Amino acid sequence: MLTQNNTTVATEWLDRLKASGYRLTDSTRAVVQVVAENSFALEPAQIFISARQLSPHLGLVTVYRTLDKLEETGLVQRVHQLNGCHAYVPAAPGHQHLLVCRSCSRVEYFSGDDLDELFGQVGRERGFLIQDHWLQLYGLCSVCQKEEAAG
Amino acid sequence: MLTQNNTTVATEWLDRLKASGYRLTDSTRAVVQVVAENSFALEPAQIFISARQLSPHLGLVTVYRTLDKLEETGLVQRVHQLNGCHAYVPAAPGHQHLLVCRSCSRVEYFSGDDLDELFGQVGRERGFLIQDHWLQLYGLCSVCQKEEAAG
DNA sequence: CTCTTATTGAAAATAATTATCATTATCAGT
DNA sequence: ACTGATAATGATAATTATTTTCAATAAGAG
Repeated sequence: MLTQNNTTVATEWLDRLKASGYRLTDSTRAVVQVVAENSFALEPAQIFISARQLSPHLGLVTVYRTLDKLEETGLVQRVHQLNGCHAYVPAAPGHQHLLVCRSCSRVEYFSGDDLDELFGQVGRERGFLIQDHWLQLYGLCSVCQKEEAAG
Repeated sequence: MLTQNNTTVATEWLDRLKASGYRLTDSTRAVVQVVAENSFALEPAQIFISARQLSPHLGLVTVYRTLDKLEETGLVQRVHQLNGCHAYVPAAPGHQHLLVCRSCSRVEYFSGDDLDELFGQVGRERGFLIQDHWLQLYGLCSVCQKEEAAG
């Protein structure tokens, strides 16, 4: 019953989950539907509220479990914010970084390919072997800038 | 009784706290002593264990409260790690970024002054007003690289 | 030395996440 | 389609992390 509403991204995610050996259920489909088609950083409780409208018997526990699977499969990633680090967004394709709106938590992606070399250099200077990096920009998206100027 | 052991950094922190209107107590001094003189990312529970050796009646609640004050005053900052974002290190002077060892959680600092312009550019392209950014590099420090090669 | 009031620690309350477990439902192999 | 092994589910309980409450203490200005 969720099937007809599935858009391309959500069905892709479901295929990926299935390919990873997970079974697909209505609960899974509801959570995927909510997170995959979304450009805001969402916390488990928010996802729960939205997804339960698509699958009324859904439990919060299943949201946590599904997020684990999605993270495991590389389909979502955590967003680190000032008020905590428990929100999720669709994982950036390739190695991209996040732009997060402080007001509405909208997320956009950008690539910083040219940064890798710089970071490696920084590591070498300090005897560190750099394995990964983590970069986020915070600010106001265009929508919230207008709101702020108006209100 | 903690006074004789205080090194320069810790006393500086205490002065800063006092200047901000906070009263200084043995509990405060113990927490400051532990965190200020340290180059590893420490969680509240770890700080509690160490600091209680300096001030035996110290309660865990006071560690949380002191960390809040220290963060408020800009003396410590949070470290975001894969397993959570509840560890603290001395705040980087100026606007610096962190290099975190994944094995021992040792932290070093580096400045990326030249990055600000790049980030502003990224924001402009997407209509974002960039207000802040957050960058951490993860890897292995020199000590842990050797250990790994040996073990 | 005194007084005001910030700070403390113990205990309780809250919030967030994880484990337990009997039941249900997916889907591979007929 | 049918069946069986077993992954997934949701309710409940347990655990962990953090915050609140509150009476007692102690810092530090005057």
